[in-house]
Amino acid sequence: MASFTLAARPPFNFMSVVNSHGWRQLAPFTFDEQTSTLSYILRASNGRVMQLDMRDANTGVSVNAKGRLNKLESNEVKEAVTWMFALDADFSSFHKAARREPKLQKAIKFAYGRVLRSPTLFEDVVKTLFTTNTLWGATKSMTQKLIASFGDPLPASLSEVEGPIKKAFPTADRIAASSPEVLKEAVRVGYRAPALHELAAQVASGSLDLESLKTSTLPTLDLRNELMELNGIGPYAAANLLLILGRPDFIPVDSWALKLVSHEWHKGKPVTEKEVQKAFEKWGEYKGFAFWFWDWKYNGG
DNA sequence: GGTAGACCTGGACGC
DNA sequence: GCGTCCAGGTCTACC
Repeated sequence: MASFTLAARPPFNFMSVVNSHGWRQLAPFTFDEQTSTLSYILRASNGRVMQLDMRDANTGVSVNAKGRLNKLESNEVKEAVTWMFALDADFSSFHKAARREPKLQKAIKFAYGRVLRSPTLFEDVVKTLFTTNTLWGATKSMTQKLIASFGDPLPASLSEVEGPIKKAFPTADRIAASSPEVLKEAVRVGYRAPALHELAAQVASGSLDLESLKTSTLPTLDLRNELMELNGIGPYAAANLLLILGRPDFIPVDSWALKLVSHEWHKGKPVTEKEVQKAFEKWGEYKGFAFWFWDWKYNGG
């Protein structure tokens, strides 16, 4: 059993990251409520598939992986967990800006700012594509089917005896080697199939280096334009990905956002995207965070 | 710059 | 069990 703890830049709250959005419900993530353990099936660059069990270590994240890890694997696991939990990130300027806003006091109290990420931006772009123009249940289903169809399995000796076969998120190569027709039929991604296949093919061929965007120094507007160059990625999806990348300048306005703003300031009357933008205009470069971590009145009831 | 309509799936609903 | 309707962002064509 490989086991280690990774320290986070304070302030840090493990559960705030786990609950930052719905990603913990999407395979190959799972979350065990009883033990507050976030698990992820990781495929290392050498092809080895392993399960990472991540728990709160108070000032960071404790990580357990069954079996011995060589140096390369160990480094990749540390790099992946550091990225997934944004352990190095600094949100002090957002917390400072939020100090005088009653609706953002929880953001300070619970150290909001970190948004749970997948190890690769490729995986997060695919998952974000699966959130567009559909219901959450279908997003989960598309992700699960993609993994079941193309993911590498966790070795049986490392998996639970009774449980279903656990698999890692597929590589771009595996998806690219398929076809839009198969993706549509087997993964049930519908009209998104050509966009998904094109994305995977570009990443697999090296013509698109999505991972470099993780550390890009491009201005956020340029980064947004790059993301929106991708087929199927529009204003909502780009804003969602920018939040994941720690660039909170834009608000991911979907139908839920319209409901939240409608009930917060317009007595439930329908609002437009412009009104959502206007409501958070004063938050400038923190618009996305102010929106995402706002203490909303409306909870869907 | 704004708007209408098509894209596709799965769930809810009525019969 | 079957058919119909609806929710959900992006893209394109059109004004």
